[in-house]
Amino acid sequence: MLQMHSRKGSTDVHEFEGMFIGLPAYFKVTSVIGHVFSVDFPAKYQDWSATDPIDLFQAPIQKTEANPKAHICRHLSQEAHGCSHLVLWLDCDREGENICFEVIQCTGFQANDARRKVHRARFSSVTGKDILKAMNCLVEPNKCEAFAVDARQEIDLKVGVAFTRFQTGYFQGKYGDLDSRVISYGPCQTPTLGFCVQRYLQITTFKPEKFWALRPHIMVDGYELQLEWERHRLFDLDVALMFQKLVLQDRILEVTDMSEKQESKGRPPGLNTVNLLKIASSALGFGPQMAMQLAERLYIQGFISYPRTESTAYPSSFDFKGTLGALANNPMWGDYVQGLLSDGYHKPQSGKDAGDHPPITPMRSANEDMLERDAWRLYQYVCQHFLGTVSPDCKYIRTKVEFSIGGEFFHCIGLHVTVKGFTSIMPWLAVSEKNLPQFAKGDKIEVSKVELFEGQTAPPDYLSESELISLMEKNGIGTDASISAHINNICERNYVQVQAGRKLVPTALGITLIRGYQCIDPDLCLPDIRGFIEQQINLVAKGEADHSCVVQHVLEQFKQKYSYFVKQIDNMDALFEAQFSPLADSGRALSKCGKCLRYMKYISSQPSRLYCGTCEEVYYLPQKGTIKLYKELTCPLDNFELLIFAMAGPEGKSFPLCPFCYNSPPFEGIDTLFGVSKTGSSGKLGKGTGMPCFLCPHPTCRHSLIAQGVCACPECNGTLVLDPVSAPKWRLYCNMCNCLVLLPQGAHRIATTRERCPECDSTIIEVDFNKNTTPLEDGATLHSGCILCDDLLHSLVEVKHGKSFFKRAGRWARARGRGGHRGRGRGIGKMDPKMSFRDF
DNA sequence: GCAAGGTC
Repeated sequence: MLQMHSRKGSTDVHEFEGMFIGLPAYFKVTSVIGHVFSVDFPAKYQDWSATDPIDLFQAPIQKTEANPKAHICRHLSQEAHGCSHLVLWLDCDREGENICFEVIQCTGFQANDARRKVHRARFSSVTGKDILKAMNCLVEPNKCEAFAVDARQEIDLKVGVAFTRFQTGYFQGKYGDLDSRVISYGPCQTPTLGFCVQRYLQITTFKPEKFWALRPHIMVDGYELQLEWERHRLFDLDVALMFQKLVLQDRILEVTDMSEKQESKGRPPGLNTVNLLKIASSALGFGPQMAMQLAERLYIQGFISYPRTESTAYPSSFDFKGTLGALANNPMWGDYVQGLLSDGYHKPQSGKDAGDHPPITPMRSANEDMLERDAWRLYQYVCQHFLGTVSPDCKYIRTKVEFSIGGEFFHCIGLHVTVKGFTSIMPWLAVSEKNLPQFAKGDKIEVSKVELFEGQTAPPDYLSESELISLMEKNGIGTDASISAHINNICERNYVQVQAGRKLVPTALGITLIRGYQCIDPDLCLPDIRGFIEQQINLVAKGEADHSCVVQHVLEQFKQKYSYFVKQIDNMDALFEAQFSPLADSGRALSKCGKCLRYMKYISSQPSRLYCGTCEEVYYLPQKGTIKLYKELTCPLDNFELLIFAMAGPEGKSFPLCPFCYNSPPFEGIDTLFGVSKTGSSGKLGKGTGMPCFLCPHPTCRHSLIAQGVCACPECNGTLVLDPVSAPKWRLYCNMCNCLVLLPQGAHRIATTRERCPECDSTIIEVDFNKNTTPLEDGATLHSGCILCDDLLHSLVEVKHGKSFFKRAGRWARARGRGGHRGRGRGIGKMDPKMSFRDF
């Protein structure tokens, strides 16, 4: 029904009977989980090193299921089977409209099919009244709005990924202490960072100035009162001194005017997500990510309404009485609520109606013991805010008394609250009472002291998270649902750090990036960049421009910006050079390079990698773990010294790897054919599953694994590894003596066992044949045999017929029969280019 | 490994 998730975390189906367009009907109701599809590049463009980022601007894109494990598409297709009408109840915003068409696609409904009709329900809150109203005014889904989202997705993807890949490659390949795995760029995250850096630059370039202010003091009714100067402050000491002198010479103040004004402070409008996040950050100390998590949980538990909304206006159908009634017995606010119910609550201030969801309100009463501490604090705020919105405004009287002395004018202000209104439930917003003594026009009072206050202008503080959220909202950066994600993003990429008081302090990396954009193309980090994209796709949404024309037009502009950026990167690099250390000066010597045989340096800062200063090559390593030299062994494929990687955590698994193979896997496209794992049942080398024994040929796994002595060469006891030369003809190869061992072709899985061959004491391996790939007789599935003793294939085939090696009563026995045992090392030969191998 | 947008 909605793009919201049901409580159980599954897309349940509810079924019932009722009336639809005047006829009895059988209804089925189900849901999706946000977008069904997400957009990405085809596999061909996924390899960073093989794709020039500029090609991404013209690359095709494809939609794949956003959450393949949830099988939403299949679910929708199955449930839609046999249905004659499809009613779409997704959020009434642009993204919701786009999801409508994703659902249409999955269900197989056609837009213009008279027999299977598609309807769109427009509603902004889930109340019986609104739902019935929407059901009676069904419309068609808006293709233009959905196309606008398609356009945004394509532009965001291409621009973001192209810049990110280029920057990452360029700077990570040069500096050793950037401390971020990815140097990302995005039309939302980069302007967000831009705001933080802009404030930082204001602070660092700030020049403090001295100023002076006259502050006369008077004694009235035994109290000392300090008066404010009409000139506020002056930046010239001599002039300030002159005024001080004039005032001191006069010594007598005269009350020139008194005024009283009734003023009021309005109750707040309804609470939307952005305001909730701001309060959570500034008053409760929760970051946006955490605030959203807490709010989501409160929503799932039924304590508050849907927490992702832009609207601050309540729908006209909102049931205030019911909501107040739900809180009437609350131990914290029960009395206040009952007061509102009996004295009459106020209609809330009119706010912004974005047409999405009602403001965030309490749905159910809770007390402190029912919730965790942080959840309670957030819930408490939601309740207080809601009660504030239906409370009277705060009213107060503001008194201003004006004085003159020596030709200069001064004043003081008094405040007296007459109606506390909503501030009694939101006390932190209260107007503070300030009493003044009685004055009368024409009163003459002697000054007790005329202070010349010396102050200094101060820079603003770092941008607070709450200020940043305001700036993002004002500039249309992100949505209610994504603002927290963008802030989190720039923290995770190590561009900013959250410091005390939730202030965002940019790091050297964040500052250098923004300064770099500023000197090449300031547009890249200005908030207008998002505005530009929004403005362009608005044309699509309104049906004023063609979707693909707009996409092409915008991408063409960004492509030009990209080319210019690449051309000018030296200017940005000059800033990096001044701030960061080149790879050659980073890290400590760890292992030897297989090309130049000199030590490479291990750079531990993110992303951890090895750098060979002689070859000027970078070899990335697996992240988030520790890396050590592995027994001083070298990889037989490329002579690089092997390393052992241990994943983080006390029980972190470890595996050996070759830094060269890890970066350029020696095999390609054979993952479905051949994977090695001691315990894994899938036959593929799962990350962290089982104990791998041979080089992993999986091109995406990239774990170059080497035999751990379990397959020893019978000639010299060296380690056997998969031979790369002969791929796809699988052979084992000994790096010590160049022995070759033939392996059966078409194996689906090869794994070592704990068994030893009774003939030669070598490790027995198990070979798993997939029926579809095996060249052997039909029905051959799993066989075991010694790879060293005899012709392996014979063993394998004949195991099936019980003729060769076979397992009997748990031990291996030598087979009798055709061929028999042909001596140790048959099937092993010296590495010889002319050597012909048996064709399995 | 990359964007931003849904949502858990």
